[in-house]
Amino acid sequence: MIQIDWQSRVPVYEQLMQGILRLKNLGVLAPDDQLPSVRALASQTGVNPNTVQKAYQMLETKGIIYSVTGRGSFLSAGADADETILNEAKERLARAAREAAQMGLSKAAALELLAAVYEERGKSE
Amino acid sequence: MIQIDWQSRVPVYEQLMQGILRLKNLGVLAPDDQLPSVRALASQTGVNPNTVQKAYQMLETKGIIYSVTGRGSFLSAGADADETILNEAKERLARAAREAAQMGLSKAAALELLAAVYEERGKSE
Amino acid sequence: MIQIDWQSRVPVYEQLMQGILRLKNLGVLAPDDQLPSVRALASQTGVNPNTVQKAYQMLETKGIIYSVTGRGSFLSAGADADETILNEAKERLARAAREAAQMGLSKAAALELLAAVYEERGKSE
Amino acid sequence: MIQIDWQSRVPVYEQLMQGILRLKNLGVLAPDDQLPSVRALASQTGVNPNTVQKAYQMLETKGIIYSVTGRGSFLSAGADADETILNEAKERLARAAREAAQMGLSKAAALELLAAVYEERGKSE
DNA sequence: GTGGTCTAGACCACA
DNA sequence: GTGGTCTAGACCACA
Repeated sequence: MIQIDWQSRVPVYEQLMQGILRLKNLGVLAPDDQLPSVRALASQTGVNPNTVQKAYQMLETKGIIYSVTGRGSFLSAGADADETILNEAKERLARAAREAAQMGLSKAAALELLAAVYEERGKSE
Repeated sequence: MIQIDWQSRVPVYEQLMQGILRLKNLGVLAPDDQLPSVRALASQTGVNPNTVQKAYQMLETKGIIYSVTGRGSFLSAGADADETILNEAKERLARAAREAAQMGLSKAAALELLAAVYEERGKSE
Repeated sequence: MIQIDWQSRVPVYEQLMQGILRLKNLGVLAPDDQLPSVRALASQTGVNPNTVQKAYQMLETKGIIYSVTGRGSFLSAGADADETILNEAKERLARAAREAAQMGLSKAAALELLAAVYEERGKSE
Repeated sequence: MIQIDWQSRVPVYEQLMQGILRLKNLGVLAPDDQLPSVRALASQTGVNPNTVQKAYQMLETKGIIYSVTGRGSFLSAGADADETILNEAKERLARAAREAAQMGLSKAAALELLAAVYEERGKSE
């Protein structure tokens, strides 16, 4: 189930993309599994169909899913896409770490914060 | 010297704020030191004066700098003045870590990446 | 055997049409030979019967096949029946060439690429 | 100047993308040159701003341009992007050639068609 | 002014 | 029903 946080600064279409990626990483969605249709996910989440469409299309550009007109959208098989995504996530993490360090965050504090994030994950899933 | 990355998604005014905080953390700027004038910093960085003005105003709101009419802007003394900024940086780091974890980054890999970031800092500055 | 590429942007009904024309051009299907029934071809390829029906109807409109009620569909005799199809293919090829040229593909490189395509065909069939 | 062919089956946003790429390849647009604003290009071509936005965003995804909120959109410097685009164009050309060959287009006819395309280009530009 | 996001709603090809 | 394109129009952050 994909939850939209309407208060978040993160664009809705990005939340949708992350939601799909999460379901993939959790194994809920397997390669070649069909995704909910654009309209179905839209009404399910309360998001406008155009916004869901945008999310799906960006996922397709990234090679995470593929869409066939008249048939639906499906999860791609390729592991390549995953690696690209992971690398992007690592890049963003490194950049955030560099900025935080520049703002005066000590190494110890940074490591502690990271540990806390993984701790909270362990509990929720 | 403050460098603006024009291709970055980080707003220019935020880059300016971070730049000044960096100079502070590096000790280049000491409490009560005078900052460059809005115009000077603008022409130096190629940024629109309005944008520099906005950065200075936000720094002042946060208590990191203070301005004296007719004289200019100066660095505040308070050591904990930039707490909000630090908190924002931590927030961003935590979010990036959560996303990376969701994309499959292991805790060990995350810690290693963080260590590498601090390592590289130690060398360059 | 007709293969459907489900990931292709080319509509399934068009792939079916091309597949039948290919069998004709290869001599696998001779004039007045009977084509597989809509149902047979559908289950064989995994395509929806409606879609096979559409392909057969368009082939009939173009005079490439003819159907006899109660008996089935047969390949037409006319050698130039598929002229429209050929023209469409030429049109697509010309458009692709124009676009490639615009993206900087030299004439020599284009001719070489074309030669390579025909070369590879000579070997495989 | 970018012309939209409203009769064409090619989506408007793709025509816009091709138009920008053409201007780049012709040297009309140089690296770091500013593109017309979304709204300007929209009113100039009679296209809806959203559609122009879509074209710009896809060009940014492909690394052809970069956009900075509040400042505008600019042509990227990288030659990498060009190569990717060229390769895609070559792929499409090869696929079109294969299909045409399968439809019975002789090698001689294909080469002639290609020559004609380059001939017509020589005249118009 | 400049790009970016989102909704509402229409229309099309395809299955 | 399913994805894809497009218009119209609103609203936001940023420069």
